[in-house]
Amino acid sequence: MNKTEARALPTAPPAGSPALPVRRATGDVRRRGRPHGRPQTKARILAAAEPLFLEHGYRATTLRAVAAAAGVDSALISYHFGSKRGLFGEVTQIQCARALDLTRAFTGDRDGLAERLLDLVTELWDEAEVNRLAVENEEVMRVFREYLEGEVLTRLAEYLGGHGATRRALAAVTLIGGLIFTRYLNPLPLAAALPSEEIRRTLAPALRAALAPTVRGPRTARATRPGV
Amino acid sequence: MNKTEARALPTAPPAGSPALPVRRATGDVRRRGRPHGRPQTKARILAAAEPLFLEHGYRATTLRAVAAAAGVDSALISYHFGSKRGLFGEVTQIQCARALDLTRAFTGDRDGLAERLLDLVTELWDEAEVNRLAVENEEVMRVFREYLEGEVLTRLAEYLGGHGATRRALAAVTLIGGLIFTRYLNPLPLAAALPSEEIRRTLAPALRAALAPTVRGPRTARATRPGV
DNA sequence: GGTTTTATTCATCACCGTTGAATATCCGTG
DNA sequence: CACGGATATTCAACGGTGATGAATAAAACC
Repeated sequence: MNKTEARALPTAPPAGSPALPVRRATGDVRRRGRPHGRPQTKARILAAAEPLFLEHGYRATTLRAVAAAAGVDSALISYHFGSKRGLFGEVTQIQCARALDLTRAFTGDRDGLAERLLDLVTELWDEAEVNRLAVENEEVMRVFREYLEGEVLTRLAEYLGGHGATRRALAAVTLIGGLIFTRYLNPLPLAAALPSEEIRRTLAPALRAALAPTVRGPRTARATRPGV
Repeated sequence: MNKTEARALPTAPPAGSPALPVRRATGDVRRRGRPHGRPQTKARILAAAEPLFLEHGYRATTLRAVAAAAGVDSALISYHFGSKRGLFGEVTQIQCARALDLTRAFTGDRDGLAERLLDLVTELWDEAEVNRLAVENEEVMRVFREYLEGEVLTRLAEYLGGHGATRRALAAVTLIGGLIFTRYLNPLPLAAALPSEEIRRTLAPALRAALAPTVRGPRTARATRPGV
């Protein structure tokens, strides 16, 4: 696909003196061995990797391209992060921490919970950049899974309480997961184009119903008791 | 990871006479050039590729392994399918056609639609095998996206009709997409463990609310007019 | 029967992620 | 201060990947 764009390593002139040190564009000569001072290489690699992963995705981002962007040898990535997965893991851990905190929605009255949840999710994910790189990598999927189950579902069930709290939380997580999936991870044009107020209007009834206490008896009326 | 399992190509003895034809385990000698009869090679490749993709996923399935399983040269895959993507595309097209037909849910009365949809989705996906290979490949994600938007959403909006039909269909698609996502594509343990009757019980209220006509005026009653 | 088209094998390509060896600096201990 | 690991870096290579072009043989066509 876009191979030509990400290609930046001419693999060095094969002939000539073999052990001649590479002269970078900046003019400094990279020698073997530990360099002087504290070059903060690990951070530089992370900073170089992040936009590349976001732009081209996991697969199409090569370690050699990251190394070139960071101005270091590609072997340093394996040295510092163990593997390409390891590097990606650290990058996405940064990314995810930014966008996965729903605590704000859990403070407030029970009645506005549905709207608060929807608004917060759209707000956080609209400006998060996890979107691109998420679907293709199973590490991200694992993080997201544990987030949905461990963070959202559990805390929601606690917040709700009462009869069938876990079931109601699961219904809500299904809807919220569906929102994130169809709007960010694998965006349907129609869902991605809607402004967040429209999202709230569209999904609030369903989310309210998901959160509402389930009827116990065989055929009770549809009254929603606010307490439990 | 499981490299040792899928490795089956000793890359041939490098020495010896160079153009000596390879002798297969079956005893037949593969010569160059077009073979006799109609070996149905394309179908054999597809049949060999399907279980490998399902077992090991897209990434870990190598063209050489598929070729070895099919008993042909690996270059034949590029010849017949263009690329690895092309092969994967044909395999998943078969897979998807099996599990993505919701017509059955759209025949019947409007009242039981929610339950019919939920039951059909769980029934189809429980026995479908798209699960494994789905998340990691963007081709599958594209198919799934077009399916959700083009097939489910459009037909649902037609079926519903009336005011805000598209909006209600979008809410339903969000929930159904969330179900497929959290139960099959990236299964949460809790959602995947539930039997389908529980799924119906859990999600039916939310899906009903999503499908229900939205109120027009500032504070109309919650009466559901069946026609429009 | 001769020509073109199609199907196959083989050798090879560029590139990928990873690893081992060589090397140079840092840092703690004497 | 001397010195000896520990650490950080470059370089060269390895095995494996998907793809491609040349050689070749059967089929299909006229």
